[in-house]
Amino acid sequence: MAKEYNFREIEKKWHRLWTERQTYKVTEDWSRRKYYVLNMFPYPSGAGLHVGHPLGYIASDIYARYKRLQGFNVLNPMGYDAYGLPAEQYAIKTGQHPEKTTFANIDRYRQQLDKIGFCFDWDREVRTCSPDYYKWTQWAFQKMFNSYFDEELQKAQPIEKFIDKFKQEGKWPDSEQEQSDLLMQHRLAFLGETMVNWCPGLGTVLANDEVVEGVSVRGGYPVEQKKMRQWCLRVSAYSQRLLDGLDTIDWSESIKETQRNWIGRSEGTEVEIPYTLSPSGEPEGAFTIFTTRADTMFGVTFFVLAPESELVDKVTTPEQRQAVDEYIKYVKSRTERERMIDHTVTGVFSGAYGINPITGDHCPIYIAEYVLAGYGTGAIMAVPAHDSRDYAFARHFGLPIIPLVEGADVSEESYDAKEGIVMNSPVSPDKSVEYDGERLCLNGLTIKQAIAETKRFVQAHGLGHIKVNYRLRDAIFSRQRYWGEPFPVYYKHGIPTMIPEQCLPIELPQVEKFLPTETGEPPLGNAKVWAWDEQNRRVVDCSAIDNKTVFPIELYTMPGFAGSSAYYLRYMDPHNNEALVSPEAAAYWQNVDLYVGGSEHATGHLIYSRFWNKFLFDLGVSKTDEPFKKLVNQGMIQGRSNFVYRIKETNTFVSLGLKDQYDVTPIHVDVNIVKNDILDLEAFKAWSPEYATADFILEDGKYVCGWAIEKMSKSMYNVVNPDMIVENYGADTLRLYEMFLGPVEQSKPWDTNGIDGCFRFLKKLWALFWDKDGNLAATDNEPSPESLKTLHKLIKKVTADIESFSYNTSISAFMVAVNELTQQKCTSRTVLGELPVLIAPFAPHIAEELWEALGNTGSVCDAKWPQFDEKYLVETSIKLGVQFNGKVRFDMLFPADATPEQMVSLATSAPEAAKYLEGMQIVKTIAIPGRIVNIVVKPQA
RNA sequence: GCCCAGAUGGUGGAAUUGGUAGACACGAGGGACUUAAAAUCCCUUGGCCAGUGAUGGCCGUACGGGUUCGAUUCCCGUUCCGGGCACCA
Repeated sequence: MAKEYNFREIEKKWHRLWTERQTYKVTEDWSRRKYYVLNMFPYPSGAGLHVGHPLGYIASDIYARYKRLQGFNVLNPMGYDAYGLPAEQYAIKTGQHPEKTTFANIDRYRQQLDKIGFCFDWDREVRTCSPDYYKWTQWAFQKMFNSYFDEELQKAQPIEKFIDKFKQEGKWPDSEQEQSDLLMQHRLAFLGETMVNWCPGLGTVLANDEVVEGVSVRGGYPVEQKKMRQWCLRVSAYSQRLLDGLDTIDWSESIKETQRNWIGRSEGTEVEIPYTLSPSGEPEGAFTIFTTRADTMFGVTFFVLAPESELVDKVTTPEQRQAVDEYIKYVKSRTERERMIDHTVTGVFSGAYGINPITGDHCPIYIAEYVLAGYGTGAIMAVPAHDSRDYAFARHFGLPIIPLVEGADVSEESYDAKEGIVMNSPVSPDKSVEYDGERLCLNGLTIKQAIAETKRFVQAHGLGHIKVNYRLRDAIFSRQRYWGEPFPVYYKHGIPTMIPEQCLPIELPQVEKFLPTETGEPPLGNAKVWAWDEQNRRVVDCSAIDNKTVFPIELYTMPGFAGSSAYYLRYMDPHNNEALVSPEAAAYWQNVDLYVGGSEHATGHLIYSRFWNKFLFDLGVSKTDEPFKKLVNQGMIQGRSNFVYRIKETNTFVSLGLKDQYDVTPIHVDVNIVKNDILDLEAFKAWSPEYATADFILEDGKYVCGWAIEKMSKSMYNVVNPDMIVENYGADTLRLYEMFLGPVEQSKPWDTNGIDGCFRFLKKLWALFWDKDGNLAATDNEPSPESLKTLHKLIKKVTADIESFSYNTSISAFMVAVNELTQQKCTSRTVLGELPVLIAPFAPHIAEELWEALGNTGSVCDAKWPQFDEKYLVETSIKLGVQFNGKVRFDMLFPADATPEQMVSLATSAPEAAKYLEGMQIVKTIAIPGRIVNIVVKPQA
């Protein structure tokens, strides 16, 4: 009897041995080079894992195992992003403490993950909700509070340095309140009165990346703008560094582009515009506009202020007061969402006029909602001829339009392109105001030249200056929730004060209800023990608050991205109670070499994390400026749904091929009772009582289901649980198949149908090692040249493919190699002995078993990755092509060391070639080394 | 509107980056073994045409052009799908 591939026993055995032997435990070892592989840690949801979740983990596990076989000391940790909204909402509904459900979910995740055979070092597990962990989240927050961003050094500095500077300049205020207010404007973590995304449905504020098209990403509740006092992180200070850093890291172009868009750098010019309250009066003040099209200053026909701008009040004349007030009222009545969707032109004349410093013209100042208060200066110069928004506005209000580009037709629409030759700038020499004997003239220049020239002119004559704007906003860092990190902050007479560093962590207090209080305070308002005793340095009961030595503690908690921003540093040294990470561990592990996760975090976690790391880098805690050297975004695994077709108003189901003959309703059917699109009729009847008495119209005795690619979700009945695959095929087959499905970075549908191919492959690989009696087949025989060639071809291909994350093609190469070796009846230990090592990254369990069967001790993980030898790979058969009126091709042999020139000469003198070349003139010969010789001929004249 | 990435058999996907398109796998069809099923093994499988046959010819990588001896690959234009940004001046 041949030996059976008993994956269940093998996998159970090696899971036990890995744990016993601590195979995956990692320590800092300066004698070996490090490699840090990281997955974006999961939020442990109640639904457990589906086959899409482990995709990235498998991809990174393969790479981690490969790097280890190459001799690297590999860190590959795993943990949980444990704070989150679902657990809290479940708590509100059931009264169950979120910690309880979170821990239960974590246990379930762990069980599922363990089945797949990852090489995680679980001793380094972190959970963001654990006090040992969030101590350092709180610590980093306090460090940000005590830092400011030095524009000249372009890095964070201690806030004391800022205070000293102010004291030296004699500007340091006396009152504590004033000092606090001044510093707040510069701290990297600060309390700010800002417009926030308030989500009444969730009862909390949200960050910009948590809001899409005016509704919350989680739950889809409407979001409105509201002014609130919130903790913020001054992410915007790092805009330029965040942008520059992108050029130094190995991320996909698309995700870098997404971040560039999000940072939104735009270089422009700020220009001072004096204004008057009458059409021709003397200046009464000035405001500043921002433009990226300084070249269009001769085409300005009006100015526009954002309705929220503080200038609105100053420029409104008594005659226009009522109209302006009504307009402001109207704008306030509109939600952010309405403003985003509805772009109808609205606005009102303020009564005032701005004076264009270049032309001297008086142009009316309007107030309109299409100008945003939060960007630039909240004021613009309008050039209707060359900006589509200004154009729409000018048309609506009957304002003049002056074209400035030769050949541009602005009778129907504006000409926005930055290409062309400038004209009408000025229309006549006297329309350009003279400064220090110089008048600006742009006529005849290209637009790009004109922009540069105007910038120069404006700066030279003090009319304005060059200014870089970023769209990146400061991150709002507080949430009105329970299940998050508490702020280590108390309020001393209204002034936010940090709890001493030595007292951290401040642990999340117990509450009876997880909802906001009746007075509208956040859930932490329900906590009884939530006051800070300054003298005894501890958290005490709220009843002790006397505002002398006992003060109230902050009721907000931190947002989801707080805990996930520096977790990669904590994995380096997870049990250290003295520091986030010891300098030694940080120096050894540096940063993440390979980071694997979804691209949906492009404008959230991946920005915050880079910001957080840059801050810690400035502090000297992190050793590198960028946290993640290489980023791989695994694609989404979509579901493949199956359908049955019920004839309307009956309980009869008709097979796919016949459904067009009836009036049918497609119904989702559980993919787990369908195989190769054939429905298991009995399982279908048992699936739901409704179908117990169903009738079927079959094709060839089978019920064929329809299918469609949709999101993998419960409601589509297309969720495939990895546990089931492991049970039926084993973890190695699951791992192989997930990778065989297609490139890691690509989204692709899960289709269990194909899995048999991978299962068969493992069975064939297994069969290579055993004779018909079940004994080890490997012998000490000399390997045949063919088997050596097969082996070395495989080593070369697999090595190159793993390096480039082309796991699907390396598995294909394996399939070919195993088929070849089977045909060659290869039993040589020299060849077979390398196979377990080569397959180990992909299918570690079978690899260990075979490795052991060959008489090796220890783990295959500590084996050495085989090197290929080019001498076994030399191609001797090279194709010759002769071209004449179409293609004639045939194979011919060349010596292995032939140069291209020799190949050409040999080819043209070969007897096979001679018959094609007879009567022909050789026009051209092309030789590609190791490939092909192409001879182009034409008939001799 | 702007930016990025794509489009290859019935299906998932290969193609050493300019060198025999469709590797590998699934599915399908045919066959062997078997009382039968499962498992396993062998053959065929992009389309069209010719031939009893070995085989040969033509067409084919979204569409239309171009460069080249040679294009899935490079360039220009078009269509479609996906992703990001979006009254950002």
